[in-house]
Amino acid sequence: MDIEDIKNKISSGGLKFTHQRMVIYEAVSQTHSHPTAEWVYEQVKENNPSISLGTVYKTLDTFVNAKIIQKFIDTNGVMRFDAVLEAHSHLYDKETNEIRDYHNHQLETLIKEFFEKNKIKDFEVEDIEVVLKGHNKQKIN
Amino acid sequence: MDIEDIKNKISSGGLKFTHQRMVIYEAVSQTHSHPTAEWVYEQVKENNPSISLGTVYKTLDTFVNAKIIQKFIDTNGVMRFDAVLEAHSHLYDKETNEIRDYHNHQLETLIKEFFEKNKIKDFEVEDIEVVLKGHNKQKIN
DNA sequence: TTCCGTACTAAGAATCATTCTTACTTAGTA
DNA sequence: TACTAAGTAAGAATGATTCTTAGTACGGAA
Ligand SMILES: [Mn+2]
Ligand SMILES: [Mn+2]
Ligand SMILES: [Zn+2]
Ligand SMILES: [Zn+2]
Repeated sequence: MDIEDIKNKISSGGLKFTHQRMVIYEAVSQTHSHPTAEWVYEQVKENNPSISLGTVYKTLDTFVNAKIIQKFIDTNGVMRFDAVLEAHSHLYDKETNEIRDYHNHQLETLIKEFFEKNKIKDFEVEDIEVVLKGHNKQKIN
Repeated sequence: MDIEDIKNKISSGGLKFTHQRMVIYEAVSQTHSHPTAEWVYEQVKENNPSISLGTVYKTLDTFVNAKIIQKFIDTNGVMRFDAVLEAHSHLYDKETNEIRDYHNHQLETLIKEFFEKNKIKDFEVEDIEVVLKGHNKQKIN
């Protein structure tokens, strides 16, 4: 994803393009680690020492509202951000707190169809999320 | 659930029976609202004005470790407690932040079987949780 | 070009849920 | 009774997030 792509992504959310938004979106989209605001801040600060943590929080929140990234709360209550917008599940490693993606259309379809057939009384489902907790095998090292 | 049942429940976790543990377990088990520590504190304080919030936190944590209640983090990052130990899903109302139970064996089986057939590479699944976000219809004011 | 209004940003204070520390109390045991 | 370990109250400390305030950048009107 080059500068033009990022520029387009930010504009597509109806947002003005600024340097801070550029580098923050870049940081989030370049990793699959579901970063915290703090991580994004540390990352971005290397080349932009004058950026503030508050700006990182505010910008990430702006991105979430504009629906160009998504956020969720991890098992420790910390906010995590994800530039991947398509439906997918997350694998939580109980030991390391790493969060991996798990993308399986068959599972998505299975669950979606289940809830189409089995409507819940008095509740309208908008999002379905499967959270898988366990631990990674075969860690490198 | 009477005093004897609660006493047995606490003992079954290998814990000493105390008045504080009694009233805290009672408060958690009497509601289906997935209470916060603060809620439990307010509840218990009515008849036990000298109890401290720290004790409520510590006792709830003790219960979780003893596996006589469970806890999870809600979409706002706040701890929620649940005396229901059997596998079940939660319905999050995006507007009111209420959390309702959704218990459906068919869904549980469906998902469990899916992951038995479709092992994830390099990851051992220990817990599976389905989180449903949306909103309650027909609220009684 | 200059001026103005609006959106954006930096810095740090404030908030809130949770954890930690410390000293006191209780219950059980020798 | 005296000793010991576990439990509790009170409040300080922590850490992630939000809020406040003042300064900055930028596009459009004059
Ligand atoms: Mn993801
Ligand atoms: Mn529940
Ligand atoms: Zn998919
Ligand atoms: Zn069941």
